[in-house]
Amino acid sequence: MERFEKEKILSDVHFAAKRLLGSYFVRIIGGRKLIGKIVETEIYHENDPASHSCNGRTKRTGVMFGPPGFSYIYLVYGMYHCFNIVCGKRGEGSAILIRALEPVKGINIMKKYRNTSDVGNLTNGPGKLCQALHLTRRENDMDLLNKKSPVYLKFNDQIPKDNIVNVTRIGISKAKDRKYRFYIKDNNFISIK
DNA sequence: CCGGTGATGCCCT
DNA sequence: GGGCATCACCGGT
Repeated sequence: MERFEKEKILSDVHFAAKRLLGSYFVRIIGGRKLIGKIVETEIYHENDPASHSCNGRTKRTGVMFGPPGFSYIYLVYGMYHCFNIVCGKRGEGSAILIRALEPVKGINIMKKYRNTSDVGNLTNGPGKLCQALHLTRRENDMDLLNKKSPVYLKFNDQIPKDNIVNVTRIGISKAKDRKYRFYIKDNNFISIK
């Protein structure tokens, strides 16, 4: 897939949240390759009270207003990180939070980073997957559409609509009623059923 | 199996 | 200074 095609997919955050399900997230670290399949996503955008971008561009959220396909990683609760894929056209503050991955490759390394041997508990949450893939603010603002990046996306075929569940988001206090969360039906690595 | 809670740093008002 | 896009642990059922 050409770069412009990927950018086009990501330029619509509502479409991308569904389209990215089933695609692969690749993390190169220490010469090793860790791979997870995206199984759960959430939409955040500038007309959304729950989004960091809702009050416009700041030092932290500037990345969200940049071109689609870059990483937006921030620290939450003082100790965990959350990984997002910047979406929307340049100048639009939107992103997709990756809430869960299905471990595909490098599982033993993920276990070390997570300090557990339970495969089902490696990447089933936004903070957990950042630990498993060792994603921190050092990996903020990286080009996810470039295979030379230490973090990048590998697009896969679209998941059939019938296999996608659409519900409200998790762990927020504002705009709780918006159905901005998507996950692959019957997948074992969803953060919360 | 649950619901409650503490940890802990930083962003933005 | 208030409030987090979280997680692991603890105690009561």
